[in-house]
Amino acid sequence: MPELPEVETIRRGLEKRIVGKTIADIDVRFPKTFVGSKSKVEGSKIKSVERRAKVLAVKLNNGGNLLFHLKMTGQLIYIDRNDKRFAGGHPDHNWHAKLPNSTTAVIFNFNDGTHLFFNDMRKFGWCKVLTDEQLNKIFTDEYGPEPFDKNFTVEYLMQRAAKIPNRKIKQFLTDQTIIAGIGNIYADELLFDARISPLRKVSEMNKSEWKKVIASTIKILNLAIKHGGTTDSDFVNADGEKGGMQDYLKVYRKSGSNCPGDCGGKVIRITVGGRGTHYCPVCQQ
DNA sequence: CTATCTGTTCTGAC
DNA sequence: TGTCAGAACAGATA
Repeated sequence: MPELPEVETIRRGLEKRIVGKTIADIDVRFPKTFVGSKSKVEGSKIKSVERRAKVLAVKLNNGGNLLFHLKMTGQLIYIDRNDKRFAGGHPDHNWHAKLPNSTTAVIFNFNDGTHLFFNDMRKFGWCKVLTDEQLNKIFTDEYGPEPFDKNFTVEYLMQRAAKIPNRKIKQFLTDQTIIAGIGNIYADELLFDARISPLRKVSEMNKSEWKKVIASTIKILNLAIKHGGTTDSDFVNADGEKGGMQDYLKVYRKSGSNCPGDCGGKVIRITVGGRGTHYCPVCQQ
């Protein structure tokens, strides 16, 4: 489920809460969700929580790492000794309910009596135990530049686009090997912001349009991070503090409504690369 | 009831 | 090699 802004929001929340803690033991409820040996993790201390693309890496003081991908329905829920919770990921009501529940895949028990629950209804998500070397290789080989990285340039995008000229821009932008962290929601939103049709072939983009794509990507992702991501996918305590980006979405899941750009058109929904895609065919060309 | 949707990504067929 | 359907799975929605 979560894209870059949501994963970043979860990262920041977890960082504040679990860095410095020692993992006493791990309870694996869904074996397919936990890949690797838990004995390589138990007893080690958490050094940092990092993000690359849509994955979270928990770095340990013994040279090991826990790499998480929440996919569509994963949740991470931290619970302190007073049952105060911080949760991120797929929004549903069992955040506030008793844990573990039927969707709980893995439980990390810390030696101070606090816990981290990894829930996943559809079981697409995973947590892998990796060495530093394995982690670095995945981060280097499997993902393109982060949108906030200096290597995310017009020259880079044009060079990648030249090899796949017929690819539609929406599919291009959501390809993690090209750019890290953009998913369905933010691809639609940034293309609206740039006023470019999701159906445009990358070979038919000019330099100033690529510039607009970069500017809109950074603008939209920053806005989403500022608001804590889309949906009520994150909260810090029982009182709320939920993600608020859903109030700022302009086209995603808005089919039928008037174009927010006041061009007189209406937002429609089509399918691009098998994904629901929302845009205004009048002002996005 | 059926059909179709869902924020992800990987695999295998053509 | 590029493109597409389908799979992994469990719901919610119309």
